Amino acid sequence: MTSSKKPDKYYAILEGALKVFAENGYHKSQVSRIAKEAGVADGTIYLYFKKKEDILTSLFQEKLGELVEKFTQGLNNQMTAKEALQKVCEIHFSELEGNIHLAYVTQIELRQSDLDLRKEIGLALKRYIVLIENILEKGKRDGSFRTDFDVKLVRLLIFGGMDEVVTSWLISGQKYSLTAQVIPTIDFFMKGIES
Amino acid sequence: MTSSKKPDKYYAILEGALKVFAENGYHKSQVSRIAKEAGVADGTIYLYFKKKEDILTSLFQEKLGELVEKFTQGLNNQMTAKEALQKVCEIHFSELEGNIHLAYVTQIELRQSDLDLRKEIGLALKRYIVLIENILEKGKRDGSFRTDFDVKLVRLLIFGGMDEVVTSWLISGQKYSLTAQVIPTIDFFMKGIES
Amino acid sequence: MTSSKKPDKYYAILEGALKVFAENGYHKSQVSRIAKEAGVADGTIYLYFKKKEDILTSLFQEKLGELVEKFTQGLNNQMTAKEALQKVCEIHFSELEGNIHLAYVTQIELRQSDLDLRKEIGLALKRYIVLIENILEKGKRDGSFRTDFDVKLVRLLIFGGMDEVVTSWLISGQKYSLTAQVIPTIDFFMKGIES
Amino acid sequence: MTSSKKPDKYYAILEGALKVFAENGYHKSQVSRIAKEAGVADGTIYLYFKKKEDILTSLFQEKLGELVEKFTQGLNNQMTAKEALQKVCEIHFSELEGNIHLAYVTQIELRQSDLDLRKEIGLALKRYIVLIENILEKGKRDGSFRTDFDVKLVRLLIFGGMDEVVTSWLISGQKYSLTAQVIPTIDFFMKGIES
DNA sequence: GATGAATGAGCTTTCATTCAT
DNA sequence: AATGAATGAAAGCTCATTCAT
Repeated sequence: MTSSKKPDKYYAILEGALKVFAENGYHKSQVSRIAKEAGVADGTIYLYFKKKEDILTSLFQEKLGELVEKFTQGLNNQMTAKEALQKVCEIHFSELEGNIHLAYVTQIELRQSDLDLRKEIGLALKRYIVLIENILEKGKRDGSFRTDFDVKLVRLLIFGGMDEVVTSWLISGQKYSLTAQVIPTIDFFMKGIES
Repeated sequence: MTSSKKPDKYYAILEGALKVFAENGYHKSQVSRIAKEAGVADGTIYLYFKKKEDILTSLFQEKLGELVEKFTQGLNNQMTAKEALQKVCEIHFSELEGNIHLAYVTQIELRQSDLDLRKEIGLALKRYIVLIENILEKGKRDGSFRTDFDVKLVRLLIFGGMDEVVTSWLISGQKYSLTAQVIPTIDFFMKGIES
Repeated sequence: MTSSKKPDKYYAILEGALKVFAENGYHKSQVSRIAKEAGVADGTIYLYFKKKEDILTSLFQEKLGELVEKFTQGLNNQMTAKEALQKVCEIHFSELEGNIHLAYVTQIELRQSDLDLRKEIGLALKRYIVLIENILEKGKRDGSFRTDFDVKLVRLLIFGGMDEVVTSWLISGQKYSLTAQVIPTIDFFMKGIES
Repeated sequence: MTSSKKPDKYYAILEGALKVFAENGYHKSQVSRIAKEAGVADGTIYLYFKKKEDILTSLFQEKLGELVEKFTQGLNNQMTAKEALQKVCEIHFSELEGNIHLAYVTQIELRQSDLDLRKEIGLALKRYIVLIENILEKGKRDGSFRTDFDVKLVRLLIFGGMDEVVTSWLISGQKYSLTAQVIPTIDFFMKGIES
């Protein structure tokens, strides 16, 4: 049972792009390099993607889709809001730690885009953001979270914090365990730093 | 008594670049456009900068230097750690809110760089990061902050959170006040979300 | 049955380059001029040649190859050494007299190159030089030539002499017949000037 | 008693150019490099030379003038024609062997010029060529040389032969003694190769 | 659908030359 | 006369995209 509606070459190109982008960065990656990596002709790329930039955005949307699916699978209603938040952070960190190419692309290459692309990315991230919002609101409702914070602001602070931790780990050369940061990160989100 | 050692044209080019980068993004900005904006000949750029990328990094370092100076001026030892942290957030948000070109360049264009450049940027950011670290450590010492959190992790979470808030505000089209987010942001950093 | 392994465009570009180089000189010939002359796009040049200089060296090697083939066809073992030498001079002079573009490129443009390129050219000339050496050695063996001269020196003196005669004829504006110089030239090589 | 009518800087620039041209070749030598080598400002060059090419031709003419003077000094009427020819070859080889920078410029860089410049060089070489012609004619008159050769052709063959020997020695990396070639060279010119 | 040769617009960078001081 | 900062034209080369096969 396969759920993929797109032809194999579509995914082959995306996987090639993932590798090439991760190695060279978006702007330094030639379409012909991606084609070679994917085992197709240069022209074939343009049967599946309108322009080079489309490869980048499609890559992101596919990968994000996979991630969101993993988040959805990883969460369930029995969990407390805190547990859910921790699960989200766990998946976020471990998925990127386990797929270094993907980490490069999401943390570095995907930022190499102009404002329009950034907006599109923001749109694609929406589902993930909403997921965090839902957790925050659930926590508010069941009394495990404070009720006097702005959900939209805090979801940015939480996402931004995690994002920075991943980027910093990546740039440092992955010298330490990223997943080991899950517990202290959630601890900060829950209690802050005030004594 | 002027502290600027560099010739006027150096700064003219940087200002031109700031505007052009903000409008078009780094990769879509031609050197000749920057030259025209700065009121110099194309070749003149190369008397002051080795290559195009150098304009971007120099721009960043100059602007960051100005910011750090503003942080330094804005802080004093009478402040509590919390007040200092709030001041940092205030300056961070208000400076970028007050200089939309700079905001574009720092939040969008500067990310358009490969890993090596990102490392260089990380290095330049060090002074700002250290400033946040110092505040955290001061808070730990004087008892106003908890002592059981990792300074290096929390500084990333704080910086990343603020950074994401700025980027989100920018991408949204600056539809709301960025400085209005200072108090709730600091509130989150201090108390977290746990009830 | 065609012996040419290279695509037509390869030769079209070389012929275009031959014309453009002869008219303007190597350094004053733009790649785009050559492309137009060859009836291809600028970029096509770079599918067949790595860089501009490669066009010059390839041109030289192709043309020299043709020349050497003509030398080989023109010579046979029945000839005396003197007849062979005369034949070489005849072909050398007549080929260049009959192809003024080629003459310009070999005598003028090809010298417009730095030491490294000159070495490469020297290497390519090797086959021609060897051919002269073989004639000299044959003459020594069969007794028609003296045996007390240095083959390697004399081949330089002979080649240099012919080369200078061609260049001089070219610079003078081809006001006289180059092939008419064959007999007196060979006469000098054979007998010298001593009475 | 100084015979130089030109200011010191004129010669300083020429000496700088000699060094820089020899090291990098004409086309790869920047005017600013020559200025620095000569210890003058870039603009100063243009007080003494109209354009870059003028430096090359002036250099050649000055140096050739010195050479011709040396030839004139080295020759005297007591010499036989053969002795004179040998002296010319001796000076030609030894001067270039003793001044490697000059050798590079005359044998390699000076050839890097278009047809117009080549004509000008030919004109400047005239005095040297005439000198060889005079020797040939003297030999014809006094009976030491044959009378049935064309002076204009033979002077080319002699000059071209010597020139090629020098270039070959230079390109080979000066691995052997150039002056050691004087005797066998003259021997070839006098007797040819016929047994 | 697939190919890959061909295209040609586009841009950074160099450097000979100028000219205000 | 001397300077050297400034100029800006010029061109080699790349590479995303097309299209005939």
